[in-house]
Amino acid sequence: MSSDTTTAQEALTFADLGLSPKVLSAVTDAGYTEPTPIQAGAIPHALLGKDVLGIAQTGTGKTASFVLPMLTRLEKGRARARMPRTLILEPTRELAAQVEENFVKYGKNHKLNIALLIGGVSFDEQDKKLERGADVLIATPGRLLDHRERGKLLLNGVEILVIDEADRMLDMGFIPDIERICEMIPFTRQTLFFSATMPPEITKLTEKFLHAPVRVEVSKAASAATNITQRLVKSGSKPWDKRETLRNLIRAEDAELKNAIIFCNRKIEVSELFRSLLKYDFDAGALHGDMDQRARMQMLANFRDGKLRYLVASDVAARGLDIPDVSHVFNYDVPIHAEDYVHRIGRTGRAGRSGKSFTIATKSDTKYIDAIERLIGTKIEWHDGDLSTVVASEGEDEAPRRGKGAPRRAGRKDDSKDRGERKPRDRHAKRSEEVAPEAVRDEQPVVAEAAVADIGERRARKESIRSENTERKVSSDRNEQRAPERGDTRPQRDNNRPARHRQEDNDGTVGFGDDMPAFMRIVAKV
DNA sequence: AAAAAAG
Repeated sequence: MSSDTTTAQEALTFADLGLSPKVLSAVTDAGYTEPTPIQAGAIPHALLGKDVLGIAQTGTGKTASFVLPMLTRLEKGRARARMPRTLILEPTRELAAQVEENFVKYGKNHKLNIALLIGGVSFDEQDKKLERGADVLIATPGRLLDHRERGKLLLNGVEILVIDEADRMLDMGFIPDIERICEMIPFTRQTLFFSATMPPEITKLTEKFLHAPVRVEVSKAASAATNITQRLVKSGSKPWDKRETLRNLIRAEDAELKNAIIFCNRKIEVSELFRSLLKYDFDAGALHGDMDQRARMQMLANFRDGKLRYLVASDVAARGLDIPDVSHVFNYDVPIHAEDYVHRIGRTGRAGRSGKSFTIATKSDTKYIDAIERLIGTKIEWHDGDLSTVVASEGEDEAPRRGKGAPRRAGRKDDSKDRGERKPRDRHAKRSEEVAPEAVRDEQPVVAEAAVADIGERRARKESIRSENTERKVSSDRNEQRAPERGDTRPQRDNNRPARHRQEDNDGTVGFGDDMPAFMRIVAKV
């Protein structure tokens, strides 16, 4: 008992917080006895009806810190049609769905009507639930406003308002929507406000919409046990180089790797990398915001349940999603904004476990790496030599490095306008090693049957895939135009929706300012 | 150089 920093406070149990018996029994059934710091700090105040400003990372038990007191307070009274009693705003659909799951789990002894209003699914069922009278309304801002404009929703009966992940809402340009929504709700309400960081815009928002809030800040305590080993991994800059680097990395980590999220910067890369990994027999799923909503949910569920070992994702998965026990995070791309790096690697090393993160870096990434290292205040160690030792491919043109004798294309200017055709470069890549996405899907079952034992066998199979692929080329090109299917990971929406108002950063604050999450201070010792 | 959220 030397460096043990445990204090008497931590002996606190849920029973000490003032929660109702119904809620307590559900918490006990879920296997919890001791509240996390944010729960211990926020729940008593929330139960007294006070406004709460919670500053906490995800993975700190933040969701239960508002769900549990809300359930207790909801035991008195009942909802009227189209007039929800409580409203929880979430930045993404997945987060909203996750909060709903928490209400179901901890509200199992209650008879509450819960309505989830998110985009990507039909209005009908949501309308019915509103009509029936919702005790708990969980929503993303767009769909909520949509319902309101259609006259299906009155917000003047809301007693408790929760704004979750406020800093992320800011990043996503939701703040004007949030302000609009706040103004629709009577000021007699109780407001519970959560944010991982407190940039100036968020502080302004709290000053405007919170009344004498109790401030609960827990980043330090909650992340004290966090331990993430971070490494940079050099790679050539071509897609096939990076994919190969990633595969080698994954194989090398195999023994320690329980499951991993692989982050890409772009949706199209998520889709392409996902198919490539499937082709190489990795047990992968994909997640990005333009996928069909059912596919999104399905992928996430499968990954959570351990049916998928790898999840290739855009930054939709970088924050907030509760995916316990991720052993590894791979950054297939260096994130352009340093804050995103912090959120991505924060998907591992949660709840006191150790985690590993690898960031694949190419020569053109150095300035982003510099920015990340500046933000986290540490140099990140190179996994296997830095970029000066990378096999040169920068000066080379697009000819595939291993595709022996692949003839150079005559007209290689890429004239294919984004959507219809794949780029010529991809066809080259396909010939050497990669495969057109459609063909990958087609042949996936064939590949899956074979046992994957050794590299030699892989090589052999790769050969057969390659030839199979050329045969299939004609038909897969024809398939290019086909309507998207369920489970299709290709981006499906056009990004030509009117751009929403974006909050501009104008005060010169970089990154987290003074509010750098504590877990960033615990980095791999170099 | 991106992603996310309304249809």
